[in-house]
Amino acid sequence: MHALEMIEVVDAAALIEALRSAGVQQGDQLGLAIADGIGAGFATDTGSWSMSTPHPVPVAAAIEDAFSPRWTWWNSDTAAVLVAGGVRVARCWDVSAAHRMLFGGWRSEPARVWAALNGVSAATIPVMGQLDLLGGGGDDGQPDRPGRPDGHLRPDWVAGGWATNPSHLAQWAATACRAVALQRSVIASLPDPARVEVTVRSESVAELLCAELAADGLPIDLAAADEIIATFLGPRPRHEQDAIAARRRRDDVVLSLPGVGSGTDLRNPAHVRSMLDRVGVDVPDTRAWRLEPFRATSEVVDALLTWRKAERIETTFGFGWIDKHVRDGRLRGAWSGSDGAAGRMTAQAGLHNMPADLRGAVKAEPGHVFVRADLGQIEPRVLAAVSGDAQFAAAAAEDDMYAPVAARLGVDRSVAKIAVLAAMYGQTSGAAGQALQGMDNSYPVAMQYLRDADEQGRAGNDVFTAGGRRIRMWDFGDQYAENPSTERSAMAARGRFARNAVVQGAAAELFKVWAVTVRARGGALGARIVLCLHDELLVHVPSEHGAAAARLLDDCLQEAAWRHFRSARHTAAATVRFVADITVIEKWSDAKG
DNA sequence: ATCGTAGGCGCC
DNA sequence: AAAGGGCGCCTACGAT
Repeated sequence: MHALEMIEVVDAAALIEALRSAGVQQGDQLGLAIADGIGAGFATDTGSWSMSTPHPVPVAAAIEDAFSPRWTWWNSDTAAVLVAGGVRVARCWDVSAAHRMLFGGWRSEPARVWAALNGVSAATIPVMGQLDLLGGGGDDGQPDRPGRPDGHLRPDWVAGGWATNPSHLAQWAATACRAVALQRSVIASLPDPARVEVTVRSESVAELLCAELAADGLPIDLAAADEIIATFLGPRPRHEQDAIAARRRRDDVVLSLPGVGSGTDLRNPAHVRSMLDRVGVDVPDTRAWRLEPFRATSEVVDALLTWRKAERIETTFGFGWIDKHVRDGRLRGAWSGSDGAAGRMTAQAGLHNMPADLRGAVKAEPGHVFVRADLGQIEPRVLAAVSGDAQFAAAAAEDDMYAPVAARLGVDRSVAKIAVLAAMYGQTSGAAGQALQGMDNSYPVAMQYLRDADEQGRAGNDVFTAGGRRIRMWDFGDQYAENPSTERSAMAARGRFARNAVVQGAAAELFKVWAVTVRARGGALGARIVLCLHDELLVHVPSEHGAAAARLLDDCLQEAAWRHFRSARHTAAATVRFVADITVIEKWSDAKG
């Protein structure tokens, strides 16, 4: 083991300086350890050091692990501070991310985490300024200790008291380490602890990746962006008056059509609906998919849908969007490692819902290329793996999984695809209904896996992804619960949600293992992930390493699949084939061809 | 003024 | 008989 230097205070600037002066490079493996749960010590192969300064961040100590020592912290705020300072550590245990996995839901601040680990209700978490005026025996512990006898953290510590002096910092760090120990004991009580712990680790590093994505941003060619936007809105307006005039011109195209009426507010769905009624188009709502059939026969509908498209660009993905989120040629937004539902990554600033039309503006910087890789048919393959359905897993041997499914069901490929998706989404109507019977006969194990999740969801019970994420059901479907007559709808909604979540969530887990593997292995090539899109990675890499990075992405996928599914209960899971479409490109829009 | 909801639409 | 999952972000609107 490495040399160990005890420290009392850890702060970002000093940490970064210390890491640099110790010769640590970005991506280096940092060997870390904790001594006696008090204070934090760390070292690298190149030397050890200590530090002390007044500006703290919630860096906890590190846990000792013979195979993979890693940083430990309460949440990714710490990672963000380190990344901002140019330091990227290899591994971490993110207490917040682990909490969301083990307990479900989205909220995971220290007070909530600590309460859960101590078996006390989050509803009783004390708040700042709450005084026990009635003298009812409120024992809030000792001011110089973060924990209270009742299992809660002291609110003054949570609100910033942890950072007031070196002793508090050390205790706060030690408390994070204690939280990890408690989380690991929770994990140890689960059916497959090794599996869950591995997932917690990849989910933790995914948070680290999120901090890096937020800092790095997505390369954007500003001129190209303006050009594309202009095809919808006209040239970039010079002033506010310009913008207003352009907007009026767009509105007038629709408003001047016969029967529309200049008083119609195109941005008010109720107005639009009655206007459509006047021109002979009777629809329950004005969604695009509902209006599309009328497009060929109604000039008004056609103009309205064209207007809607431009309006979407104007309001959400237009010049204002570029101006707000692009700096130094990079589009930046906040990232979250897992949503509150099934655990997919989320991103703000439009990074996850940028219209396909604008992808031509996503352009590699000079001397660089993108390597884009998207997983093929990830959800059915994951279903095969997590359910252990040998027949379904065998279908995954093909590049196109739907072909053998179609052959087995005796239906067209398009019907087979609909049937598979319908089973995973909980849809049983229409054309899918027929083929679903065939699915039940041909792939009973996979279908039973989905049915089990559905039944648990209907009953209001939590379900779990293969990696061990708890999917909370109790706060889902409330919108129906008020009315007893819609309880059936609520149950059905929970069933569909649960059915989909066990697949979508497991896919998200595999995706993140893949992503963090690419992150770990890509450093030597100068490869940086710049976008994660549920089943797609966009990697920015020096041009001369494009081909090598493409190979790396596939290698990492195979490694990720092996890591994630090797300990599965069913041997079938380990044999499921995962495929990625990988291309080296200069613009994101070059991808599909 | 600020907030939450609904309708709507973008992506997977 | 019918029953499609997730997210972010925009506008209008009603409630506070």
